[in-house]
Amino acid sequence: MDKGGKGGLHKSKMKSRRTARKSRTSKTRASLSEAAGKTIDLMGTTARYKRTEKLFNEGDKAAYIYKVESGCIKTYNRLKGDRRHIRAFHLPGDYIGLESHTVHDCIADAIAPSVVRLINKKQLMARANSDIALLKFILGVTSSELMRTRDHKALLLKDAESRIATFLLEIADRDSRRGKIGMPMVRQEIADHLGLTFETVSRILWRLERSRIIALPERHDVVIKNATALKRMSA
Amino acid sequence: MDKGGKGGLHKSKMKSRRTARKSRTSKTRASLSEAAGKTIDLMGTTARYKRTEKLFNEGDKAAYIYKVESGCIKTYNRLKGDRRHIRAFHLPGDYIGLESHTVHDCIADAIAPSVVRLINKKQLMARANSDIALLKFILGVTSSELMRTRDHKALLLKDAESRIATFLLEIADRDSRRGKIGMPMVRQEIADHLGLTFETVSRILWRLERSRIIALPERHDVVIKNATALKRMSA
DNA sequence: CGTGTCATTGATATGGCTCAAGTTTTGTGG
DNA sequence: CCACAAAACTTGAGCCATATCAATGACACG
Repeated sequence: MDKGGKGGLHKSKMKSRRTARKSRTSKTRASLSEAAGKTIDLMGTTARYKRTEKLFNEGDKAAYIYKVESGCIKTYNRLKGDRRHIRAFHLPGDYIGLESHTVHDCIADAIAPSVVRLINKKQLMARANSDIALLKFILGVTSSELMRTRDHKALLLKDAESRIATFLLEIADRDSRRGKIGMPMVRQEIADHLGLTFETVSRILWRLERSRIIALPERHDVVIKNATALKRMSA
Repeated sequence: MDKGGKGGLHKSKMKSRRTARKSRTSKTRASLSEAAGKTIDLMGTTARYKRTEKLFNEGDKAAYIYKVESGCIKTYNRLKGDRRHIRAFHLPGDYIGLESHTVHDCIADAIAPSVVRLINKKQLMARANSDIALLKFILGVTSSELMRTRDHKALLLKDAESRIATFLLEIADRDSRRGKIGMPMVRQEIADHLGLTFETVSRILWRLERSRIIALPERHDVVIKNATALKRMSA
């Protein structure tokens, strides 16, 4: 796993090219101040990351906050025995590292080719010191993140089937496309996110497919054929 | 379980008596703006709650934020099959409900006789609209809460022994008393907090006692006799 | 001093993990 | 574009940690 990206912190990979067109604001974010969001968007520069490339490592000084513009980023921690805990898969519109720390407390890798906006944290926080709207925006994002984390914690108390049903409904909800749902992460990553093994993930996905609740036309695509059943299982 | 407190929302139990003397500021909170904290403390009124009494129910309009001044409050959700998930045990100095919701997304009960400060949320938020220091304080508390929630999520990926070791170290860290650590919650509540059954909690506590790592002189007191061993197990 | 709650302890069941092949897909260099 | 290696995935069998079921013991309180 993780071949290549040894300790390679971002070199001089900044480009000022404006690549904001694909930015999709999620439902949760939509309720937050749009103006303050724009303030943030205008501040940074964008960078491209290849699959498996690191945005930052655990312990790195947290100099930037990151906004995903396209692709998918995972944030995770290493655990005992080459196990990992994936906190979240970040899709376009998501912010990473907005909660105040001086040092990153997790690792962030691109799991698909991604464009990310980097905003200087010191600069942003200085601005927030006199910009109430911006500060409220940051509070809003942090608050949403707290809720998401609570939901994910609750998920870890359910059985394997419920976890996967919940996960599928969540990615379906976040993916704009109708019909096929993009699932850019591999089985091992789903497992690390849900606190399961990849064998269990594989077995349960197969079980769901056999019972016609989902279809798996491609490794990275799911079709939800019976959302009602999935919702029932996820409870 | 939960005999008595049917749906009894707080009646007219406000008293303006100042009961702040026992308030203890935890380490995490200490780094946050003291002035803004005082602003909050001056705003509310205090109320007393008996053991098992409800502060609020899931679905209640979130009219107040709560600051624990003495005692211990649990916040939790009901799950399928009369199971519950206890989010946190709140000790003196902790804030409850500061993250913005219009409706409470959990239940809060006193697990020991407690004094709690109630601050009108609308009033507080109105004030925060023009008080940057207060807003930053709220962001700080929310941010700490996010970190705590992340830590607790990570805990749920460990095995039963690690969870209990981590839990014991955490309550030891939060309890000021030297030696004996107060553990006001019953076994079932520890289990509901750690995602275990009370039988497993009981068995593991006994195992730790047998191996001289802890002592359990009373049902609600623990003595940590070998913190090093506990720390090793908690990893 | 009896009744209910909480805790301890034992016996058994089981969901998901581990280990082990074998298969399919993806990526890479020629 | 093909061949080959590596990575990802599927499937099976057995096992283990923790849940579940069950019985008993110890307080605490009216």
